[in-house]
Amino acid sequence: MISTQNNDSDQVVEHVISAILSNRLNPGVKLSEVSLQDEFGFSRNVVREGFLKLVDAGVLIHKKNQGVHVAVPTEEQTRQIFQARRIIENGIMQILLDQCIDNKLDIETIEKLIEEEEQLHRGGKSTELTQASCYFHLRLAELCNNQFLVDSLKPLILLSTLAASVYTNESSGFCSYEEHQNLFDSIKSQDRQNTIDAINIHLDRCIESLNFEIKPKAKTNYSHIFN
Amino acid sequence: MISTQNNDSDQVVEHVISAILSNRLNPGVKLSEVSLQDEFGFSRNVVREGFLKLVDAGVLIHKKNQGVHVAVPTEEQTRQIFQARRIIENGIMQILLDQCIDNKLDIETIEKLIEEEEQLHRGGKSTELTQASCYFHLRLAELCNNQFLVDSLKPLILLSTLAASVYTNESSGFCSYEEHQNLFDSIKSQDRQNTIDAINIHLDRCIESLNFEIKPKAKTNYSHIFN
DNA sequence: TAATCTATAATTGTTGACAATTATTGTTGA
DNA sequence: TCAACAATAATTGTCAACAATTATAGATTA
Repeated sequence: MISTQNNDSDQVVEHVISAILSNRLNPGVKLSEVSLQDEFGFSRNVVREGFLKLVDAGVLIHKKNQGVHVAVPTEEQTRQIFQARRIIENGIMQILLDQCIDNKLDIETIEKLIEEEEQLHRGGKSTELTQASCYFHLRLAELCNNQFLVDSLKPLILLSTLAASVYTNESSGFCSYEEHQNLFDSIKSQDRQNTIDAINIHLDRCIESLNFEIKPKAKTNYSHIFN
Repeated sequence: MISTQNNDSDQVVEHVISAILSNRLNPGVKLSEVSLQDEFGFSRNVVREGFLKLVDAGVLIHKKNQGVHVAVPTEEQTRQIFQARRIIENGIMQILLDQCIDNKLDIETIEKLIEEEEQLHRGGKSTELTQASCYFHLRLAELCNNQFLVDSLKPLILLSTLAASVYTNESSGFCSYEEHQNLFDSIKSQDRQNTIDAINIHLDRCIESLNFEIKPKAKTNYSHIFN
């Protein structure tokens, strides 16, 4: 479970997550305890605790005496990630459809998200668009009012972003807002088969857009990514 | 990073998980750091780290200055847990079916699990049967060769066990081995609709067997549950 | 120049002490 | 007997110091 802001260490978690989603923090980059300590004024213990949570979620990788690195998903892992996403997000679509049929779907929220993506796309802001795309998927999960679904999906979304960062030359086309629009239209028209097809095609396109021939770059240290 | 001996804190995690699955550790029970430290000889840090992981998974609940307690799922949480399980385990069934069709399903493993459950049932060993039932669901997830699915399902299974412990008078009938047998038969006969029906009926029966009128008991301290 | 080795610096891992908070026990008084 | 309060004990939270390990930079040699 990655979220919640009860603790200082959760702030560390949120900072790292935000940095990953916005492509400021790339796969393989090493995070040292001291650097985050200095940038935010957290104590080392707090930073360690935050790291542990992210390691638990698979977003960071820990090696003994070598600290933590941002995960670099392998091809196999990426396929597993998208297999799991397909399962969970299919379920999410069913729930949203049920909500729509019962007139309980928060349509406005989704419309806003898509509009936001559209503007970012038109403005050519590709990194912000990537972040918004991921957020779209997470937000749909949150609309289900099921914490466990969100908790299951969140690490998968983060790892998808990392995979995209590794296996694309331009991440702009990774997760298209037009397909989000299609998905939303299918939900609104309450067509179950169409909706399921839409999410599956969307996820298939995401993974098909990846080029696994690209080899992960050497690991680098980060320098003042936050702030 | 947080512990060189990641193994040690994972041992703490495993001990707690095993204690929950076998009904030695009940919902609401407080776990103190010192007690586990004494029983296993782990350092306090290691125990804290293990607790943190379990808190992250939602299995333990942490309150500031009051340590950790075993989670007591509410009715609402329990419904969310089973909604999430339905989604994930439906997906697992699809994967196992595909494996079966491709002649890649490890049928022997599943047969052994069911046989084991049958013996425990005949022997009247209800707590062991509960543990075996949960293990059955987890084992099916593992057969999918997808770590992310296992990671998503595992906390849900643990929380299901806790919910059963709270909302039943006798936990024996919670998760029946006959339905596991039915499920397995459906998979083997490669009947997709039957299989999906079987898992959904099974999960529905699980939650229907719960009596949410039962109010959680007062929280107690534990005393030498492990060992 | 490139490679190897060595000394130094930096980072992580571990422990224990102490502060802050909560829980427990014992006492008093009506 | 019971409730309220005070003193004590137990538990958790935090931090800093030190040990262990790894990374870096410099020197040496071919």
